[in-house]
Amino acid sequence: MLIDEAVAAIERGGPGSVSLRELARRAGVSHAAPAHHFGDKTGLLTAIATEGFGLLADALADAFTRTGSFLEVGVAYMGFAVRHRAHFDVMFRPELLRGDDPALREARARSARALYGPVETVPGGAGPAALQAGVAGWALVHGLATLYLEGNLPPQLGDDPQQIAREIAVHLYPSRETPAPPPTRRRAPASLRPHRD
Amino acid sequence: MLIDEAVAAIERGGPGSVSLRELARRAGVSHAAPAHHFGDKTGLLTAIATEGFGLLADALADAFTRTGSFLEVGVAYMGFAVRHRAHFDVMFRPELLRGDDPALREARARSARALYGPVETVPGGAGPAALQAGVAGWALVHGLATLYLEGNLPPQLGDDPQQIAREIAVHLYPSRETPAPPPTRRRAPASLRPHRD
DNA sequence: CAAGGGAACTTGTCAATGTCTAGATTTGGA
DNA sequence: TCCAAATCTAGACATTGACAAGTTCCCTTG
Repeated sequence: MLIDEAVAAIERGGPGSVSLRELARRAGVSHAAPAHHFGDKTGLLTAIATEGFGLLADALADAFTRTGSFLEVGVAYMGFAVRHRAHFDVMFRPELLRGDDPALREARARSARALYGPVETVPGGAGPAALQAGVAGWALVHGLATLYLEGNLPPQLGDDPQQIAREIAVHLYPSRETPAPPPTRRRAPASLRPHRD
Repeated sequence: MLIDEAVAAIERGGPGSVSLRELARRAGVSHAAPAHHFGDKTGLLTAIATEGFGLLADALADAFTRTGSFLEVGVAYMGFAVRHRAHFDVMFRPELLRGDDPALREARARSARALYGPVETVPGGAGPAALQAGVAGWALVHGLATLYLEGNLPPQLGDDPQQIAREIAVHLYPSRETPAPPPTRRRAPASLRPHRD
């Protein structure tokens, strides 16, 4: 599909490196065919972001139902960012997206529910303090993911992004959860390591 | 100066919206003059990022010598991101920069020292735990800044970015520091509120 | 079965941009 | 004064996003 080609291109060189004409060339269609489907380059990126928010919502919800752990939701956030780097690179860049697209809004809302939902399950998880706690967790893991993808984390942390997320995110509320201690620092599979820049 | 025009353009429409020819037009010079100075569009953005890392290092060091508070360094980080949004938008985008530029590397290192330095002043601030603590703080405030700039934070948090940073960042190590309680939630000056997207 | 309407796509075109090359002009120091 | 480097100009080229108009094909509807 066209979106998959675009995702692959973004994975290689970032959102700026995707060209509608290049995509058309690869797909063997005329230079204006992509624009016909998505209306616009912005439309194409919006479709990718929408897909990304859907995948993210799934990953977060799955992590919570599987482990019941707030911390593991954060770990899943990091896992998503690394596994779907192209989507992640586009999702939080408003100037590249059509922000009022209904599908995008809905996917984003779904992913926000999957993120904030777990916070509200803990006792007293409705007041402003709980909101702040949720934002703190989100900001921590979001920042960690972007810094990791850009290669800005100190190498002493190792190269397994999910383990990094576990070890760092536990500094929020250290009393509430204890990190699963890694039996031995294992090397992450190559598919989870950054390769760009 | 050319850089200032470029910064203004980025402030309006993001790094993608800056055009060497448009800058030349505004400066009243020929269309190829900017490229002559910076060699490249990448070179121009690299110069901006270098300037940004210098400003950031200054802001962080100043905050720490002024308050001695680790938390206030984070607040200063947020303040920098909002006040120098254009710089911030470029600094952490490796695909737009010439990563091996010596000036850039040095400015980045200086700003890293300003960020990690305060961590090492606390007792026992040398081991891997201190490194993790520093990364946690950085990730939290970095994620918070990017989310704020993109308009992704829930509006209930108010619209004073620095106060938001204080209230959220204190969730790290709540025992070690207590936030300066705001006498009354004041409205941030317009210059500190996001306006793009 | 025929008409028609719309979706998918093509072809052609335009303005804009980044980059390259070659030349001109200015400037500062030996 | 002279020369060389820095600064800038002018022109050209390939590429891109966007737009407009036309074409082909299929599915529905009368």
